Amino acid sequence: MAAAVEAAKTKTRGSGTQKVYETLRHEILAMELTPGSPLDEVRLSERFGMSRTPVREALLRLASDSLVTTLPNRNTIVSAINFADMPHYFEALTLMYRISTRGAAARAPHDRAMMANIRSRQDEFVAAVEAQDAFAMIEANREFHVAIAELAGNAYYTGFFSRLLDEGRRILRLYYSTFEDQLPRQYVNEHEDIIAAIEAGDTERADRLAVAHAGQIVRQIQEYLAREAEQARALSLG
Amino acid sequence: MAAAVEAAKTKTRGSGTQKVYETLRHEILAMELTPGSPLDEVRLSERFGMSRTPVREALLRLASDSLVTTLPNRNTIVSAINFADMPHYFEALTLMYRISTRGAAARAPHDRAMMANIRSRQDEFVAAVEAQDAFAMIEANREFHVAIAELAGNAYYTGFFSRLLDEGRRILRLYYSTFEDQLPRQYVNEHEDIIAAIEAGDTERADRLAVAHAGQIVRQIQEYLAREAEQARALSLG
DNA sequence: TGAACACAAATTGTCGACAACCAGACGGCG
DNA sequence: CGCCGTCTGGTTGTCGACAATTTGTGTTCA
Repeated sequence: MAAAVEAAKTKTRGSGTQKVYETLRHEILAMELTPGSPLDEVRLSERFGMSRTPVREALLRLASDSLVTTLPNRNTIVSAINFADMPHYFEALTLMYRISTRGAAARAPHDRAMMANIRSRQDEFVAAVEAQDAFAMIEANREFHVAIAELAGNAYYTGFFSRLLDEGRRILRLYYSTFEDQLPRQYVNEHEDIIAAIEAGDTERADRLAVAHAGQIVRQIQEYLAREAEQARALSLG
Repeated sequence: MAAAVEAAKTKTRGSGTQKVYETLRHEILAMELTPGSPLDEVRLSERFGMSRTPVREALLRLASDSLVTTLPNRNTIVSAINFADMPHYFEALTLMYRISTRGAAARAPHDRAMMANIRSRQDEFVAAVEAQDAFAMIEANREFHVAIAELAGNAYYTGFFSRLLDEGRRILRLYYSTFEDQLPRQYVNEHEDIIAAIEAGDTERADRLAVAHAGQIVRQIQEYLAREAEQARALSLG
């Protein structure tokens, strides 16, 4: 306890909220805090060695990201994963894959600097795959696609896309945890193809690859969900 | 001052933040608070007759809507209107017009109840036009298109679209204020055509009308901005 | 005259405390 | 036995005060 307080002492002024926000966000996205878990303000303030105020502000930010749900005058809980809206999610995700990849291909010839950024994100993804680190894979995958969106250059699309990718991280986390060993090298290859198409400025090919890539992911996750549902039903029938 | 306190007394518990949030949001969107205006926490708390805490939480929510910008350890100001990104904004807006209108046309035959909602929003828009109330027009226009997006049924699209429409409200406010008398009856007619296409379930026609409607608005605003820029330059050369 | 330093005013970030409110337990009544 | 009201424990919403930080001003020195 005293150590935590002293460690916090070194932190600069405005970073109390930031620290709590990032930590909780990480724990929620990594599914260390399962959906429905109660988040008690006083317990969190004790854990982080600070007052309730910065904790409260962090929870507000998480609520605006819809990562937690605030029950008025009661506690706040980790938001549930919305399985019912999954088809709509996939639809929106696919659209943003296409928009960002097309846009990036159109602008690649004019901005080589950002291509390097995309490539390094892909390198991180490859490293995560080789290290068999599911969380790092998801993180790098997100950064890879956000980098493509940033090259496309439309901040409104980038913001929406980022939000979508974050919302999907928990599902991906569930899904990735099912094949820790059987590595998704196919995603690596598809990423490489997308990079090549963007670099060549071939918008049509980039678009087709984005559709294929999105379809691939959507299919995998849907099959995973179907398996889960089947398993749950088998269990309930005992 | 005392009257304000007594009026606040009647309010229920959790509504302090809500009240500040809604009031400031309205004033910012109506351009009563011009971009760059400083928002002082203590002055706001005096004005609303409450402590700094609920004011602070309201400002946090406004910041996550990117309606205000928080300068760390300094004050927070009303966010500037991003004229540089305007083309990207129009691009995203046009896309969402199309997506939502198409989606609504596809689902209209299966959900007649929501058609009534769209129609009543249009009625409100007509009423606002006849009353020559610019703010009400913008509000009703937003609700009209959000209702269409809700009929389309994809919550992810609806959320993004709502946000876009809100971000554009201040520009529309500037633009609408230039023709308080010369009423945009054309928008009313275009809305009617869109309703008809949706009701008929004709996705292709709905899409074409959405493109035309978006193009119309974008063109009007761009011409307005060009006029403004020209005027500003003439003045500076004065 | 100009720059650098120190000081002062104002604003935010954080804290601990109190009151309102909800959930659940307990007991009384029909 | 079941339903309703009360009470209690615990959590949040709000408050006023303090401390840290920044901006701007004024002063001093080269």
